[in-house]
Amino acid sequence: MGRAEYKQYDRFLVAVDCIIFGFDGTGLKALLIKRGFEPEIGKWSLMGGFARLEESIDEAAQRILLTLTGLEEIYMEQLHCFGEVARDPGGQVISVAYFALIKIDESDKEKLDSHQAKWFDLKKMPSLVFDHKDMVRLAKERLQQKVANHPIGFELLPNKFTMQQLQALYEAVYETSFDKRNFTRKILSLGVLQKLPEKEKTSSKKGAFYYVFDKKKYKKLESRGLSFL
Amino acid sequence: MGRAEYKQYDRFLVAVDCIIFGFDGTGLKALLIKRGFEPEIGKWSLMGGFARLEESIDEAAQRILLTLTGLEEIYMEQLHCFGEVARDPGGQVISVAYFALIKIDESDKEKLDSHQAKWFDLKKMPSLVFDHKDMVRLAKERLQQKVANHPIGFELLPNKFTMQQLQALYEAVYETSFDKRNFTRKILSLGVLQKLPEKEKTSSKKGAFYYVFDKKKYKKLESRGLSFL
DNA sequence: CTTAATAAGTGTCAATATAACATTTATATT
DNA sequence: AATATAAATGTTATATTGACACTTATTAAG
Repeated sequence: MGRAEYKQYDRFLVAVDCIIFGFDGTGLKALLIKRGFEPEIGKWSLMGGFARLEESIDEAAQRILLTLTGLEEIYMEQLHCFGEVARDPGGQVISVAYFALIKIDESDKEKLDSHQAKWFDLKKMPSLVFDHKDMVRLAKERLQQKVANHPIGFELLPNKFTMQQLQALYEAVYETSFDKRNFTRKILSLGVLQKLPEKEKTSSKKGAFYYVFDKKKYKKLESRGLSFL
Repeated sequence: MGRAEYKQYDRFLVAVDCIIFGFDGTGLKALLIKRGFEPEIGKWSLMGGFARLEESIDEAAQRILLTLTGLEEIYMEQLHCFGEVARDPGGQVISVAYFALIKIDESDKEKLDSHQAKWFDLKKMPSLVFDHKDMVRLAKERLQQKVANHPIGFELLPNKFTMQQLQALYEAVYETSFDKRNFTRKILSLGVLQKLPEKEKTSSKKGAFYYVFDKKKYKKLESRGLSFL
């Protein structure tokens, strides 16, 4: 069969929805918008949009993230394709969900405002349209799995961060607490952090040393498979 | 916007492709078919088909697996949505890939024949249509990740299996070899296998005890998170 | 300048998990 | 009775994990 033969098959609208994670120092956050059109106008929703024939689905996801946040070259990963029949009452729509990790203060405030976007703590999420709650739950699980073996937590932190910020992030992701000494030992033993001579002085009198993630060192060790927990 | 508003957006053909894994005692295998229609007719391909508006994508995947193998209630998991623009020269088609684990001898031989289906060792795969090679590669990676923490390897073995069969399976999945004593100790320590009084006698004079996977025991321990490696 | 307050930084020990390694056992065949 | 075959099993050294508390650097207050 050629192009002609495919004509007989059904065609779907393909939406892309983005679970955008951020970290504010205390809790893991997701960026939600107030849905601006029917159905379910006015309810909280993930940022999404429809894919276009002339772009790949990955490109659609990037476009949608850019539209909301003004950000490009962001860590983003496909999560899952949601394809229940009546998941969107507005039409026969399948949705490919992506999750992104951004630094919360780097997004474009005006763009966020124009979409009535707001950060919500994952533990205090409002009710969401359609199956977006399932998407967020799955994204959180995937994030937990991924963070355990890949150095993506750093995407949520400033380039320079203290050991306590890093620990707070991991504690937020796993909703648990770690022993400070064991955590520091474990993370430093991986050999992918570089300690800066500089200190963060606002949160204590003594000051805490900054660290940066060293991508080159990581690339060398990556094949051996590091465990970040 | 209501149903009318969605009209303005592009619609896609949605294919579903299945990476069907099997294990024959030595190597990890994938089930391929000879593609029976254009484009790329006559080339090796994953089993696939187009999703229909009246079914979910998961249901489409099950339907396609059933069509080829005659099997239902099979372990199957969504892998990834492949959405490059020109991935299928026959039309604008996105594909949602699934991977399934089946017992190689339980599939319907006639159905397999009617699709000119054949099992290929993952290490000796022929060239495949479109992006199916990427799909297989990703499926293999996902299988490796998944098998490490979930008891899905048993889906590829007979209900009763010997410790050596199980070890051979893990060795095939990870393309490595394990020490027999350490492997046995590790697996048994999980406490999810039940040893039968019965022995498999064809491959040795002494005979090897059969084991079965005990789903009930696993369910009790699942929340603690078992490591199968 | 001394003291107090605050968060940062650090080490040990016990328990557990892993990795490396060879011999004995059960059975069928000759 | 001897032999051949694959199955079954245990020990030790090393590495990793988890539990646990005191010292240090600095600023602010008196």
